Amino acid sequence: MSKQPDPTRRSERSRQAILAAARELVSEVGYAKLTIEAIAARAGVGKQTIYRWWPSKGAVVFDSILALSEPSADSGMALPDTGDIEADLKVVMRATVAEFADPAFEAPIRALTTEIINDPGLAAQYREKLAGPVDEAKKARLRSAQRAGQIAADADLDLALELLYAPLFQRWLLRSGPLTPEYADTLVDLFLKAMRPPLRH
Amino acid sequence: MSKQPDPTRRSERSRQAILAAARELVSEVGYAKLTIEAIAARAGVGKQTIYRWWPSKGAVVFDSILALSEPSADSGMALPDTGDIEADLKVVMRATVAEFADPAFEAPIRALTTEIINDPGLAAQYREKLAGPVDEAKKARLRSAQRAGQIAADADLDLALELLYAPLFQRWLLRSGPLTPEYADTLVDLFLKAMRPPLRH
Amino acid sequence: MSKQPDPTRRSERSRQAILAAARELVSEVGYAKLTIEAIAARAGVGKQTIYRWWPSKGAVVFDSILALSEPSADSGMALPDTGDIEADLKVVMRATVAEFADPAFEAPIRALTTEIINDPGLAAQYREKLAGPVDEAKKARLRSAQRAGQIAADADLDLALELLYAPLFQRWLLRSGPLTPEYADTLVDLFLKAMRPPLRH
Amino acid sequence: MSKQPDPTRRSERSRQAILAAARELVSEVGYAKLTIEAIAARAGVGKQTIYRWWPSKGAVVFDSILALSEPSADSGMALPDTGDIEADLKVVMRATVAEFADPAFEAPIRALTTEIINDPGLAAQYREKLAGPVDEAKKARLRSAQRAGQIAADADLDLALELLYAPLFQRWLLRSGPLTPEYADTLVDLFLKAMRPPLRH
DNA sequence: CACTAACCGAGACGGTACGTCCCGTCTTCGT
DNA sequence: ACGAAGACGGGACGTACCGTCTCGGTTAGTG
Repeated sequence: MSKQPDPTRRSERSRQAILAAARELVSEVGYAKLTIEAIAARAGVGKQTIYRWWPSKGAVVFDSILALSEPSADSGMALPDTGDIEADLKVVMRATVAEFADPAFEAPIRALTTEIINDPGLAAQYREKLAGPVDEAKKARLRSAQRAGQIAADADLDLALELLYAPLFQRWLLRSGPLTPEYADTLVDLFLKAMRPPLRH
Repeated sequence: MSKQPDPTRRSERSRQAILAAARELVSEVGYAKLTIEAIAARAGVGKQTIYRWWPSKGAVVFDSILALSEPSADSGMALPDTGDIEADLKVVMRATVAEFADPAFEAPIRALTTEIINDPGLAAQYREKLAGPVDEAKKARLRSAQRAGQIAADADLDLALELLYAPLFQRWLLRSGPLTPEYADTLVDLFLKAMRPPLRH
Repeated sequence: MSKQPDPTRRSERSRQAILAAARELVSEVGYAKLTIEAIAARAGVGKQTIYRWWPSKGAVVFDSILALSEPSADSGMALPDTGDIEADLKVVMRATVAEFADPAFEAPIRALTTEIINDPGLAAQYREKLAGPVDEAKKARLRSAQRAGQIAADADLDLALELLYAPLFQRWLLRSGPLTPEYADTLVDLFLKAMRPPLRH
Repeated sequence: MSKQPDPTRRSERSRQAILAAARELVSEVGYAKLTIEAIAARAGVGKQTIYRWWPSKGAVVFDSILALSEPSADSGMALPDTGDIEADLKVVMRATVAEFADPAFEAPIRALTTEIINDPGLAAQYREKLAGPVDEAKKARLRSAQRAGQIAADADLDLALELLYAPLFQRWLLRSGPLTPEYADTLVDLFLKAMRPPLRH
């Protein structure tokens, strides 16, 4: 029977200030050195106001990143579909490479990933709120390619996404190699070779 | 000009006690709640003895895992080579799946990965000391398959390893799906399809 | 521009617990072995609560002794005045001798003195808060004696107090000789001889 | 049956270096912040060499001050005796005032006093080695004055020294007033008044 | 239109851990 | 064998944050 705060009373001004402060501080000092006290101070907010609405530091950071992505999530979120799956995937993969190289994205995403690894709850939220919609858009494009006979009709699309993106993600996460547009292209080529439909005689 | 301790005077007894304590505590309380003080107390050691030889909590944990792997690293570290690359890879991949499922391995590896993500220095050490030897063994097996004409002779083997392992690693790291022997097999199948040498007429 | 804590929010309960713990611990282990950590633990208080309100160990001990004296300071604080300055001073000096011999007083006062010697700031506080009122009372009695023609009318009373008390204080502080009632009497006799008014014809 | 070090093997060079380092450091950082490690480092000596020959920090500092006084202690150590006790004492007292005002003397003496207060063993050593000879010289001068009928023949000379010096010492120790040549003179005047022999008719 | 309940900023509180300093002991090596 | 060097187990330091807990002071919505 614990006391739940009343969301209708919540100060939107404070919420925005907290998320903005969290975003800034993650970029400035990194996730590990980020503290609730610093967020509260930067946001001009009492600590209690943070503890009232978020259960953990990770949750705040997660929301702060989520808040960035939401506006674009409302809009279409569809991948290009020119009919040429290879060209379309290369465009998308090269864009992903560019995103990972952008320092403004890198710090928060790395922070978020760190937290997700050790918090299954956040991981679930991540898949639902952030990865989910994006993955759906990607799978929609692959389904279109299946219909066009460009990739195997019976392919497991979740697995397909892993095959395509996991090498890129791992190389970035562990810094185990350079992320270049050529690398993106090569991954697409290998992916298509693996997913190619069986030959008809 | 800074003062470095003299490694020849180092107490091997203390070193072992610290690494053992770190290993135990990571399993017991998890990496995030692991503290230097707890390691020192468990090891019966002064905190300064830890700070003297390791720059960070991450470095201690890294060494504690490294110490586990070293004995086996001395021995052969060769993968099975029956001539059947598909069968051999499936054995290895299934073993990897099993390893990731073992809670005794999972906790420290997850801890290590967390640390590696945010510490490029540790990441480099990881690649050199832990991943390196293993990857070399795997690439040796793939080279053997190249000689046997089972995979493309001009394939980039680092990339090949990423294609084969990254999906598995990512699924485990982000808990984005079940790790089963069948999954391991499927990855091998897709991998071989992608790496297959071009047909000669 | 530095951040001061707000005294109105101060916890009186904690303040009392800290002063009591400090008093007890000085008696138990002595001033040199007294630690802030032990005071905090005994008082059931966070260390920060001590550091927030006191600048040093010495200041805490000082306050803990001050707190003891304050209640009596409110009351009269007047010395006996029977008209016989010799008898009155001997009573007071013998009382001082007895006080110095009481182990319950000795430890904290010795601690306090140690700290005062090396901290001019504390020394000033000591004179204002502790020694000051007592000295005033003593000087009041001497002034009465001046009016009665028992000691020189033009005598410097601060100097007079030094002449009377310093030998006693020094013998106690340096343990350079026994503190007996007879010693007290002798000091009064010498003091009166030195302060006697000049003879009239 | 603990192992005693053999004094014949003792390195005089190290002993001197340690005492010099202690003297310097007391002046530089004060007694409270003085550490054995700093003394050892400054002296270019192992810590064990200090622990082998001295039981405590206080003992080292005591010896370091003692070493300064010893050369002069060997020589005469007699006070001036012009036959005029008042003039002679004023010279000596004014010299003491000047000594206390000298910062080079002040720091170590204050440190020494601090230690003596809390260590009865050191106090005894102090009286024997340092204060003793000086006091003897002073008492010799007073005895001469007794013979000359300038002070009471039956006066307790230890008490006399306290009466004369304690006010000065206390004022310096507690910083309770200015130390001036006039103050020294006044003390001598009062002292002589108190010690004056009884009138003969 | 007062009343009152909630959120809010602020920040003191009991704690835990930090990374550092120094203690006094012990060990190694060089002279 | 002593001395320099310094690693060791240990204890305390003073600081940074944790998450909880009052404090007034707004700020709604209700009676």
